[in-house]
Amino acid sequence: MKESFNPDSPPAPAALAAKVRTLAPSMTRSMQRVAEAVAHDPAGCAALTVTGLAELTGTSEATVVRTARLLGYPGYRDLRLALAGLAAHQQSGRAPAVTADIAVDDSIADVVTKLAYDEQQTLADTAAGLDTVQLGAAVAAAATARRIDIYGVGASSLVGQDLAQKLLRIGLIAHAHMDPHLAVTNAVQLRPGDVAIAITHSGSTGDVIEPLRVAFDRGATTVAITGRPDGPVSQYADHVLTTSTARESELRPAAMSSRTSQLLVVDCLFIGVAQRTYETAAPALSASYEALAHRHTPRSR
Amino acid sequence: MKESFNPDSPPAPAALAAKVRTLAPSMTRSMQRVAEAVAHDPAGCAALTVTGLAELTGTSEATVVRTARLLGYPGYRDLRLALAGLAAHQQSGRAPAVTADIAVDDSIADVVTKLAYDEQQTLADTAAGLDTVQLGAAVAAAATARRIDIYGVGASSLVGQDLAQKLLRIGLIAHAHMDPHLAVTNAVQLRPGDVAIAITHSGSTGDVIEPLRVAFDRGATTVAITGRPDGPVSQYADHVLTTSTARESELRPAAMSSRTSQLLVVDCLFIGVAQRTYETAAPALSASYEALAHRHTPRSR
DNA sequence: TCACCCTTGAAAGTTATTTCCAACCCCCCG
DNA sequence: CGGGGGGTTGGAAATAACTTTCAAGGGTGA
Repeated sequence: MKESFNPDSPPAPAALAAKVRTLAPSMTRSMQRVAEAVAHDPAGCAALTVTGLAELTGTSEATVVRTARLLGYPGYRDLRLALAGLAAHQQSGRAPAVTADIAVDDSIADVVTKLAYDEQQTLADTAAGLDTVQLGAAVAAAATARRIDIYGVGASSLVGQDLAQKLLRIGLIAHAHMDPHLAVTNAVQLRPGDVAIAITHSGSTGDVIEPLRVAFDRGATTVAITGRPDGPVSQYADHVLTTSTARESELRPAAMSSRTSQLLVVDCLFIGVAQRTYETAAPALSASYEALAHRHTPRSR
Repeated sequence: MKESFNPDSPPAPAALAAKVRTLAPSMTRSMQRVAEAVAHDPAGCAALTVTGLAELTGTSEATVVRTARLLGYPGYRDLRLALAGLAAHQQSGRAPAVTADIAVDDSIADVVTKLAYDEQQTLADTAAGLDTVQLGAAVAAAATARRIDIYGVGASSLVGQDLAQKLLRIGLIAHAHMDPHLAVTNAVQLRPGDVAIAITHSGSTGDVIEPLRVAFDRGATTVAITGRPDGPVSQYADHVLTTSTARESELRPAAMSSRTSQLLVVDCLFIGVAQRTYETAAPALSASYEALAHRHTPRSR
């Protein structure tokens, strides 16, 4: 995906709420109202005509259609159909008990429950929203890459390190760059056949975009892992992997759920690569286990 | 039969095939053809317009609409909507063999699904197994600590860094030590009122136990986050937080699920602390957001 | 402050659905 | 065996729904 601006070609089947959250920031005010209504009450909206939904949201038919388009459907008709499916779907699924936000006065037990639930939700959203074609392409590129450079700052830096650690373990040459300057310096060394991976939730982190741009210009295969597939970072990404944008609260910064989402994507990427390099990956993995063994003191049984 | 005849008021939700069988005898030949098509392939029919379905069944639009009426819907539009719901429903009913291990020849899509499921399972397990009393005690200690030192190596090091990053953000003095030697050196500085947190999945990582032991001896409050609460690390821990030990496979090393589990625990710890230091945490959080704002390039709308 | 571009809804245009109606077919009665 | 009669059918008109176009409004940066 180089210059294309359409987030995804196939209309999503069920990951609607996730998609709404992901795309919401790139929507105009009116469209956000429509998207919100749709996400809030899929079943109710499925019962409405274009005109009805337009009136409900205080917008026009045109805006409703535009929103449907943005969500990946050819028109409102198809969105409505998907909505009906979604409604039936969630009706069958039992009522989720924990929907409330985490509050300041929640008990510890509540925090654990809600947090675990939120994270699970984030995982489900991410899995549903992940474009497996893009992922497959990224995997293929990484599996045969001469070297893999990974860029991430702040919380995303840890995700990058995690990926680098694992790729190193299966014998690939991977490096997570935390210093933006060194990242750029190193990116210059890349060439076709190499892979550069940028991790940024916002999709607009300059310190991460810059090295990716350089890598892109040098002809390396570039991958962006971002929650904003429409952000600037995608400009320089051959493959864009979208992480989910979960609702955040005051106590639960976005970094928390984006990290979960990013880790899932990164893990999928890793396993994909491990599959494709199984011959070398498997022995490398067990070798690294053995190397660590003496670092563990005997168990007190 | 008059055009306005309506067999029953509530449009059936899902029992469509049954209704078709029940009503089939009372249908005319053409209508039976339509009903049969609908019952045979709900999903396919949902994708068709009146005209399309009429052509498919070799009948006319009028007949299709009549059939929809007979089945209890106001018109074809509504039948189609119900059909879409039904299709989604039975698609989800198709139980994905998600419990199976991730295999070398799994498709990318399978990997994503299975991995997300496994992670969700890990989260549920962790939440269920977490001792909220111990967690509460750890939170209380951390919230009032003069300084917080965190020890972790390997994959756990990233979790430690994550925790340190977040605690720093809300104005606490936290440091994640990655170098075992420096960790010990620093642990010597600890005293009562300080908190030391060791993160080790195996519970027997010497490089992590050693600094914790020192901290423990110095009188600091010590916390262990481990998957083996019976391991050596617990010896020197005032509070033990247990992470779950999910099944691992050849392609999915233990590090992956233990990391998920550790992160949940660490997040719970963080939110607990944030709750207890809300007065200072909230402003500190928003301040850190603003400080980063200029690092993001403007959005491409 | 002005020019520009993005956003928006009204209205026109297109497609889908529903209604109407005449032709047809089948069955039964004469 | 032939001629009604009632039910069945599809063509076509009418309506409703959806999509596209376009010009006015509003915000933003120079």
